[in-house]
Amino acid sequence: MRKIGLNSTRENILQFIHGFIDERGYSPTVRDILKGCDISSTAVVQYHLDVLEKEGRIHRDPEIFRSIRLSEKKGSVMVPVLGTIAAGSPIPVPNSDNWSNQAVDTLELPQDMVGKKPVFALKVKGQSMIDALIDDGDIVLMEAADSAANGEMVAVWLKDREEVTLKRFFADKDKVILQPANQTMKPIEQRADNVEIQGKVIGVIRKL
Amino acid sequence: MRKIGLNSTRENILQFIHGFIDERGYSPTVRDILKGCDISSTAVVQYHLDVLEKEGRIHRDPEIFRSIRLSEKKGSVMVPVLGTIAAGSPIPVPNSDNWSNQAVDTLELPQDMVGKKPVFALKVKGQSMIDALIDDGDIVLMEAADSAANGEMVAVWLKDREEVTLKRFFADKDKVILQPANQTMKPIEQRADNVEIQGKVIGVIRKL
DNA sequence: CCTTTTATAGAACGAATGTACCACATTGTC
DNA sequence: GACAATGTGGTACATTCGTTCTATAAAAGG
Repeated sequence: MRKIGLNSTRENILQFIHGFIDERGYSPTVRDILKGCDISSTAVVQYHLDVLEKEGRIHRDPEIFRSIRLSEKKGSVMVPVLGTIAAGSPIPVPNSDNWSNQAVDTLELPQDMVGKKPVFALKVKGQSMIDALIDDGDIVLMEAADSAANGEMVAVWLKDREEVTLKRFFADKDKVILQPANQTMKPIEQRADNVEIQGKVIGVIRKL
Repeated sequence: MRKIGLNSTRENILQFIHGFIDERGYSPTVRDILKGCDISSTAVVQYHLDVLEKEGRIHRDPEIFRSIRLSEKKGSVMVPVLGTIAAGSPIPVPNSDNWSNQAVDTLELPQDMVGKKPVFALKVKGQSMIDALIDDGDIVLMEAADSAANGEMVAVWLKDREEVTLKRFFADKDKVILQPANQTMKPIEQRADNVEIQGKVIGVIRKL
């Protein structure tokens, strides 16, 4: 396994801060983070903290020790964006608790958008999901699942095509009908053992 | 020069810490408390913090800045002990929110001992309540009230005697019967307009 | 009264810590 | 490739801040 892409350290720092506060009840110092994240310079920590604050994900008071506060408001949930989804690339289904570790980004959402169950998000790459009215750059909110009720929007892995798409799901005997959200497009019929449900889509977010 | 009774500063400090954390999201320093409570030496603050920690009302980590944590556990309620009650001294009935300000002590109680309504406590001075089976040093848990149902234990102010006692309350037409908890003692009959209910007793705590 | 406990002051030491500055590596873009 | 944007290292300064020491006053106990 690897750490694809970009800024794992920054997410790591955020994760560490969260854990530190959870454990100790107060914020870590720059040097606490340094040790906790295996960074070898306070400047690096300072740099990432600056970015995190500029992004509004933490708050600090200048020259006040241990003044870092996470901006996870009460009634809000932080949803980890685990990576990107595109046709041809299987979704890296998360395993329980180390989600936020590998998250490349984080979303803050009001509680009512997510249920009680753990939720993750994926950024859509390319127009491959366009038939489900999902454009490039959109973010799909997902809930891990390996089955679905009829009519639910799911991310399915088509074994023969080696492709992932978002479709509305209908079971029909030993077959499965995948209906694009776009009505002008025809549904796809698949054998049940050819489709593998990756998760239920519980929301789509488009930032403009 | 000033300050009436005993240790209002210590309670004041605790109150200040609570407010500070509430406002800023992190603990105050010794010098924050110094300024916030009009104390003129860090040693004084240090002294009171030591006591508070020894009493288990706060937690600190040595040599770590802003590491004060309040030990108000979830599911517990902090009940202010407003003062002492003794025959002859009227109860200082609290007005809403500035209770904890004038509190001389604080009790931590499990939630089920108190209802949803605000509750305060009084320390009993002397044996004047002995006929209600309440000894010197006991603590009575009270809920502010100006009326009571028959059979409830209340703190009543007898106007003519200028005296406060704890008795079981029974209304009888325009008269009121005050029955000591101790059955061997005779009930007192009073005219209704002579008694003034200060609060209902909802519990007694005896520390041995 | 005298002694002990509790509370308040003032000052200072030294460690903890936010911050700034500089150099360098990596990556992305045109 | 060249240049900018981004991420990493190293170091050092100036405060911030916990802690300790000593002295004095006020209250409590006997």
